[in-house]
Amino acid sequence: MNATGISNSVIKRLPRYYRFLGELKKEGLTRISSKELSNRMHLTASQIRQDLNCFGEFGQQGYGYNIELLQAEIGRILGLYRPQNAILIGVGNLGRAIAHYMNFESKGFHLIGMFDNKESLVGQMVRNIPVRNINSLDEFCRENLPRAAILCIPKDAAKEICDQLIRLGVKGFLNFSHYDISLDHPDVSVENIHFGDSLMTLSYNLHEE
Amino acid sequence: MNATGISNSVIKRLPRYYRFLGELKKEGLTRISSKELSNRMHLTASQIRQDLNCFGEFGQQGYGYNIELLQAEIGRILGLYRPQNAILIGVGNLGRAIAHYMNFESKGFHLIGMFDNKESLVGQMVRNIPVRNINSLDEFCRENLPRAAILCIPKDAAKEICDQLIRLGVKGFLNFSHYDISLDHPDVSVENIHFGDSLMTLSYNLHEE
DNA sequence: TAGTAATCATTACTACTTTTTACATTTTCA
DNA sequence: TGAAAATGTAAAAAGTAGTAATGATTACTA
Repeated sequence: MNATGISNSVIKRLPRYYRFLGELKKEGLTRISSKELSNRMHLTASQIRQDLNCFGEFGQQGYGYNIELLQAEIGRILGLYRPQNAILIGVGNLGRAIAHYMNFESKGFHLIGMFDNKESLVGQMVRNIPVRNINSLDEFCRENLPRAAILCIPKDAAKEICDQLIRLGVKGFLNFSHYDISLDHPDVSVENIHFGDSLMTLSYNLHEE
Repeated sequence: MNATGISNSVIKRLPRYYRFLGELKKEGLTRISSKELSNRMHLTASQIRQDLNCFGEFGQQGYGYNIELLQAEIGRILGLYRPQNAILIGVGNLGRAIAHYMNFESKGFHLIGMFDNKESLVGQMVRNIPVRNINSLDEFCRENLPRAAILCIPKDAAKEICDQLIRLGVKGFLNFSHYDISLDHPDVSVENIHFGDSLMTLSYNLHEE
């Protein structure tokens, strides 16, 4: 359960609903029932109805859901139509890949700055955004007030940068480092992505004993 | 709960234990109590004891746990010391970054091949591994029997490749695509990593209403 | 060497979360 | 107009996870 009173498992399913509805739209469909959607998504129909019902009544008895409208509603719930400024810290292999690969705009964010401490990277352009020296982070944040940060830096660097960013008003992190963010900052949201841990978990599930 | 009868939440915590113990070792410590570890990891002591107890008796009353031994045990449980062959499919921005960035060896895997369908990439060397044409996937797999695959390809390509790999005996996937793998292959393990979904979830938690 | 403190292993319990079931109600459509 | 289809929602059921408590063992110290 989180601040909004809606359980996290529901929230985590929303992006998937959003994606599926996008595909249905592409297929040219205009309406769908919870039952039909449940078949496609491998969920139960009642779970879908209950999930959606957390946010309002988007369907119509006897008819089902209007795909376009429902997708728009979910997009709105997720906050995708009010993009928030984000910065990316650490333009190494991973950071650069994320910057190139990720479509921030369609996911509720607007990438406005990138930072690194490596002189050879500073000044390079990635997606028309210059890489700035990490020294200028304070100044940049005070001027541009980014609300989220994507951390692609090693654990040791993360602690300091993190505290700094929180002081500067950053409220959300997409965290690729292994540093545990915000344990005493209840108003800060974090999404952790730890490849390494996922690989180890896969190893566990895979190795025979 | 999974095949081994141990709940997934426990398994998911193991890599973190493993990391923390590695750091304690670096600090030169040799032993630690569940209480002390619980402080550092922000868990309860009793949860730590219970987690470890799923796999055996690694501690000693009045003493605590031997850090080196415990880490080795967890490494063994995770299967890190019997690396399994893995291949990477899709050498775009993300795939290349993963290949460069990830230390497979320390996480239970051995990267033996990379594949793409883009002619301009084929033949390039990444970490001393040549990028192969996706056409040669069948042949390569029959010869080298990879056990895991890292999928860094778009959803549309994923379905076909996935079926092919499962036919060829691949049992584990680290899946960055949005394709739902293995819904009817109970012996296949999947770890999904969906940046996009994580970003949207972050957007939800961040945007004010 | 004996007593106290520390600490683990394990059981039992409590609380929570998630999912499913069921059904009344509404709408569609032939 | 009436049967079929579909939703919204409350209540029940199932499942899961985390915490506390206790007994046994070991370490440490005077």
